[in-house]
Amino acid sequence: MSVRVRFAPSPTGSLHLGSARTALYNWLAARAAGPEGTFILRIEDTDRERSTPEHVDAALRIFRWLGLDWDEGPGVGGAHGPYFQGERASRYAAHARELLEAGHAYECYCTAEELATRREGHAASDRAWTYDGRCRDLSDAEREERRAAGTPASIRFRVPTGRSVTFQDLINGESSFESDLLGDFIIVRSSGDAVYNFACAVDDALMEVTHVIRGVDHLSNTPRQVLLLEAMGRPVPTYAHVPMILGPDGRKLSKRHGAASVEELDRAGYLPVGICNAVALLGWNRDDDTTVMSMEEMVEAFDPARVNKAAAAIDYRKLDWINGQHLRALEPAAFEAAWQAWADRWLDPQDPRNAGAASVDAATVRILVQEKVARFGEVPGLLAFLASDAAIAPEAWEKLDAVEPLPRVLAAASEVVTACADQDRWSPEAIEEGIRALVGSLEVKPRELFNPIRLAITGQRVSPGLFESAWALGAGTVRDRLEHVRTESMDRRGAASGSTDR
RNA sequence: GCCCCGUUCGUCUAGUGGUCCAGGACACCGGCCUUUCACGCCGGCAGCACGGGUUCGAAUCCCGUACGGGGUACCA
Repeated sequence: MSVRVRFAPSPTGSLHLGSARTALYNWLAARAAGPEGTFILRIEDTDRERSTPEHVDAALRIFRWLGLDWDEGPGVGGAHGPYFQGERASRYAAHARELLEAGHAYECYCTAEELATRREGHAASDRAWTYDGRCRDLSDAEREERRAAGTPASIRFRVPTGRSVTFQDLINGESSFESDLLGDFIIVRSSGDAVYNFACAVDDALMEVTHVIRGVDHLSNTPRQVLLLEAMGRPVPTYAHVPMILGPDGRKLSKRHGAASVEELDRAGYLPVGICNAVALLGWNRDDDTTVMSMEEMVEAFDPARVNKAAAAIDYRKLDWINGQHLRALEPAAFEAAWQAWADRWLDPQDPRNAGAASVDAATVRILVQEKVARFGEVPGLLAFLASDAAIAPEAWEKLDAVEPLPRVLAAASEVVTACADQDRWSPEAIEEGIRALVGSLEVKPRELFNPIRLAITGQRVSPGLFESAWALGAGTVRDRLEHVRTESMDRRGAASGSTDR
């Protein structure tokens, strides 16, 4: 079955997580239909202020980055273009004219001010205010008179009275609304611009959209659009109104909650597939025990009819976990490429906090952190010790001071390092072999050996594995740090015992 | 106000009248592994919003209440 879906963002510069999920669901629905599926990207750039070319570019870039490629739309064209609403004005005008001629719409001469006054005068008691129909049944002579007076007219849709408008919604089931509650609504402003509901109906009709997957905030627009489609003699698509995404506190998701947009998650170092996976699970699941899925697996399993009705609160900790799973599953080359791409965009090498991470290549980063982090944003902190001027953290000193055999452990480690380097065996494995042998020869407990060495060379309470860290640092630096801590610790011990004498 | 929608562990969810004294995942707690952290493994805590029905039987069906949300524009 042919599936034509569309996502219609207004390019405001950032993609909200809720929108990202809606876009993803559309994309999944299209891809699930195989060659019969078409994902259309339509840009709602009617807001001249915000719809700058830069914002449009940014929007397209974020879709590409997420992996949501489109079959029709900006840059790829298609048989139903143009795909910018700003370029479709003539189509809206033509359809408005047809509706006017067929009697499905009429000119309205009420001004915005008049309408506001009448609305205020309406008793707020029972029914919601709807257009009072003042211009609905004007005679030709009366219309002529108004026109002569020069009042710019808007165009209203003549909503049929006394019927219920019913449509199919995959998520909410069959939905229906009373047409009498709608009121004749405006489809073309007195300025001549099409109003959203009308533009949307025309576009969906002309683009032959079969399934409209969008946020629930559009649910109450649907009866209007259905009525318009019917009046235009066009088929009514199947709808799927997806629920909202809430912040961790259960309130509407906003910047206040941290990352509310895809850009922010990118900056924080999440993978596209991690974001898609996590966001897809907010309201949908494959079965009762699948959490981590690739894009392909999601395509295979996605079913809009299985999307929940209830809004879901995002849990960033679960996002972290899911992303970590994807990160760990990456092949070496893929991990390195993803890291490099992220670092190129977000890692400012001038920032001293990034000095460690910026000093090594992608392969080294991979060896050091792939098993440890949930997202790339954690890497600079974890690799800070690689900076040439990295210092020992106070907490690290506290632990070092507590290690009784510290001097001989460090001295022995230093010898191992020298030996490895001299024999041209500078690898994590060789270092590990040499250090482990010390447990026996020094007759110390493993934790009395490994931990102090790790603390001495990284200076961090939390760090990558000891052997990999040493390897990445290089023999010279490791020896220097070992020696530095050894002498320093003796001074500290001397000072400490001196003070107890007093 | 009016229209519409929602409500299962802290969070995401499975569940469509008996197989549910409600299953999984994240988080949390405990243990194991262990060079820190993380990973991994094992175990634990914790939930059907409330009140009425219907039924031999209800998380599942109906009604109501509470709470939350969306809409109610010459916004999108």
